Amino acid sequence: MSDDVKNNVPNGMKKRGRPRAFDHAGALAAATQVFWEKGFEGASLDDLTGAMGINRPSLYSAFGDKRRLFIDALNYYGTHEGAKPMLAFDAEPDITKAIEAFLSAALETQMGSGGEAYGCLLGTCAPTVAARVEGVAECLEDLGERTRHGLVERLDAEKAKGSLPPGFQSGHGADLLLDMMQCQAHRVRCGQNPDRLRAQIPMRARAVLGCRDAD
Amino acid sequence: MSDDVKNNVPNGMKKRGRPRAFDHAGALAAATQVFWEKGFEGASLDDLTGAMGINRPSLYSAFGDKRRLFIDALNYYGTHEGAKPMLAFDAEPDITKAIEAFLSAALETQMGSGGEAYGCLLGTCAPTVAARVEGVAECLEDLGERTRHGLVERLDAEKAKGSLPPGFQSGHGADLLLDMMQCQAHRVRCGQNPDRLRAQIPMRARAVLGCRDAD
DNA sequence: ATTATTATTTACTGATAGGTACATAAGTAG
DNA sequence: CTACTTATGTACCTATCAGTAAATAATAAT
Repeated sequence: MSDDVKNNVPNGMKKRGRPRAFDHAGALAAATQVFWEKGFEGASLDDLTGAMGINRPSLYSAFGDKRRLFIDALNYYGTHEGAKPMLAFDAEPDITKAIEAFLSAALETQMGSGGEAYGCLLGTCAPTVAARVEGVAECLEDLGERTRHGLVERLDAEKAKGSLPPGFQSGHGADLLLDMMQCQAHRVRCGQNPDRLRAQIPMRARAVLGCRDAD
Repeated sequence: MSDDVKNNVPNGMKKRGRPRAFDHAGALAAATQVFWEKGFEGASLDDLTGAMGINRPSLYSAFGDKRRLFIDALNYYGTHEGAKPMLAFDAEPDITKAIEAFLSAALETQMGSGGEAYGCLLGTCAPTVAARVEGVAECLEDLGERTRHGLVERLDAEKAKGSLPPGFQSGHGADLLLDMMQCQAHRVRCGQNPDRLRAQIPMRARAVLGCRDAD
């Protein structure tokens, strides 16, 4: 048996064959960016391979095909950029501020790191093809439900704590908050000035907190 | 120069040349439906001409090209299906019921006439290409602003009438209502059960009515 | 060193995309 | 009638689409 020391894998099974020359996660991040900007049909294989820095056969062997790469990109987005609002929400102990932080973080993400203003991959690009590209609707449902669950849990806990009224409807509040995030993305992608959105966040947070039983 | 007799027809103006063999508005309606279902890039010329019942040269001579046809379709949608929520809003004298009627009419439209559930052409398909297809962003801005203006006017009138509190912020309320319509479209297109959306309408109407100054 | 396995590169495939040339048909104008 | 104008149908254009075959390169196993 040959010396495994040079591969830093003493006993384990080192992969056979030629090693991959590109970073899988990095390539996926680049593809996600392209889909975010151009949508599923608008992103060509040349756009994708160009941004990912790989050739077509590498893309196909690593990701399957365009459809599966798109699904991977949705999940990648959902666990990176798309997860930031939830992180901001969890980090804020005051529920009102948490909701505002959720919307603020969403807006920052939607504006991109350099003013690109692509909105939300999950909110705009994916739904356009949800009914025609297999797996997209399920993926959206899954990612949305996950965030919703986190919101509902927190809202219920606040209710138990007494910082929200007993008649507060956590499910409706969570839905409304998710919708408000989605709407920001829509407006941002349509070119609306983010300052206007930013200014409305406190009022919208109050609208979410007003989700209680009718009297 | 020849006299006006050339273009002056005794009994009504008749166009010269072979008359058009298809209905312009009907063809545009068919194209709108295709774009609504498939988006801009997802709708091929074959899809479009097939649904419109015409050949390519007829499409190009009547509508210019795919891009201009898409813009025409956005405006057509905005003044037909897309105008229904506003009509329902205007027809209802009670402001609370008007807001609920607005959202209900939007939901019906988004569900299509036969359960297609394409959401909203303006809310989902158009924004995907807003930054890349010339004229789309302007068209969206224009159509949105028109609806918003109608909402704000009514809300201001209600405020003057006393059926809304003096601190009510009509602009924010209108924005929130438009956003809620857009969110319904998003959820519908993603395959969500419309009954759940229908059930939330009263609560959301109350959220809109709660857009007043903070205390 | 030889073999097996996997990744990369180049070049290519058939299909389809959006758009158009051209001949013909159908009307008006004189 | 002939001339002119506009629309239609067929057939075609070039560019690009998503996807792949085949040769080569780089690693591990023997």
